[in-house]
Amino acid sequence: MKLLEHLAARGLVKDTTDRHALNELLAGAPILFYCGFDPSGPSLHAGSLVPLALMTWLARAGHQPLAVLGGATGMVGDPSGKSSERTLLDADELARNAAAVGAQLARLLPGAEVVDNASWTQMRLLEFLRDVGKHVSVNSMLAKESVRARLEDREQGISYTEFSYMLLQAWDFAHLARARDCRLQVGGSDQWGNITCGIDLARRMGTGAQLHALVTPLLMTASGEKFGKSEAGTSVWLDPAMTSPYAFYQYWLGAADADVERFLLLFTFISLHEIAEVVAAHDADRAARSGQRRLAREVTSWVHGADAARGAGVAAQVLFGGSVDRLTDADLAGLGVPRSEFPRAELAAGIPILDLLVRTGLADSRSAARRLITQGGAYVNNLKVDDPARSLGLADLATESVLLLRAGKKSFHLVQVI
RNA sequence: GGAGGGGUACCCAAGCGGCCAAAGGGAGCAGACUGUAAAUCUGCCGGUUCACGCCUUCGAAGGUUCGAUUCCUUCCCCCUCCA
Repeated sequence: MKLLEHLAARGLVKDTTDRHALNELLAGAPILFYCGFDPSGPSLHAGSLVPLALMTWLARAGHQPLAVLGGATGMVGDPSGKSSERTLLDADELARNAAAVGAQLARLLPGAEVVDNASWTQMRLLEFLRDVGKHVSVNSMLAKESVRARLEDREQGISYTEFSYMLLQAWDFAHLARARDCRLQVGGSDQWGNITCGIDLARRMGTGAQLHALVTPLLMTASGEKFGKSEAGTSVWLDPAMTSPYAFYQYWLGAADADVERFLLLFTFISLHEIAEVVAAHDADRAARSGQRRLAREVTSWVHGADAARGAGVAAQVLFGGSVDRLTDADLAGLGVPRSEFPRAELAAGIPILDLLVRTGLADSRSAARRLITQGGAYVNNLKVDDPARSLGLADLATESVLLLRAGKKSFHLVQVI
């Protein structure tokens, strides 16, 4: 099976430029290919795993991955897929984000080179207008979906700044093609216009070799919700400090049956053959959710390591097991569940449960904590708490030094006494 | 520069002198059901308080009034049309 066919079979290919030519390119000598990553947030999120998986497959086939951090383009903001003008981030925040995201990329893409496009985008305005702008017609820019959508939306409009974004990314590709002989850019399908703009620019600038685009589908869950995006709802981050490995594992474990096969194909590196088996087993007994379990284990292992995946899997058993009577500290170690430390003396003196819920982040305010208890959603060591005035003390420890706090069905927090 | 429309809680969107912490919808949270699913149903959904209440909030700052999200002034921002 050709590489491109395999990727398509896994659902990673939404569209490409000339497929025959790209097939030949990928079948030949190793090439350098790149994907841009937006440092608009402090961490990559679950959705970022799609291009990361794609890059990993290409790298396994011998090609050299290049991850480009948008330190420069992030200053401007990509209008693609955005319905409204974005708030500009200040340079400091951008630099912090870029550093954090860069570290994640280096870890998730072993062997990949990570660069920041700020390193080559310090052009002078006049040069930019002459050397880049001259080659791009506004007519073609206006025709791009990302721009057209904003022009048609009378409520929003688009600023000149965001309108210019496309040129910056196009310049990235053209620059990398010329300086590094980079031949392929991959990304989400919302990047199609930006990528093809880069291909056109490179050709007009006389870069030589034909460049290619390969974009992945925009991911939705079976219920039609956005996947892992930060626009609405909670995001699933790859940074363990932002989304605990346990919560990450739980996210995948909660996948809808209808999404299991698709997610296994997209987010794991299990062979097509084996996935078919896993899915067949899953369909035979959906209530067992063996498919989700495998999915959660594989993806958590990829992102947070095998140990964290194992811990999260154990956590699911331990925490949902009901009674915590016979647990020990050792059982609760390494589960990837959020944990806070409190001095032993403080717990000995008694901590009101309302305060504890707030301080562990399980509730946003004392009012919210009170509501949680009133509605019957608060648990200490898996036993329901019904008195908002209750204080917790050393007697409430479930193990030698840990107390298990829970909000709702699946938000756990370990209170560790030190 | 001119004319008109608009800025309300996480988002959309009512309200247009007191009954407004602010209708409705979405999102979110909790509960029931269940497979830690989907769909559905119920409750909650600024802070603080056991509660009465009190505090902060309707673009910003002033003002009128016993009392303003609602009226007036100035300012900032967004959209449309004209030049």
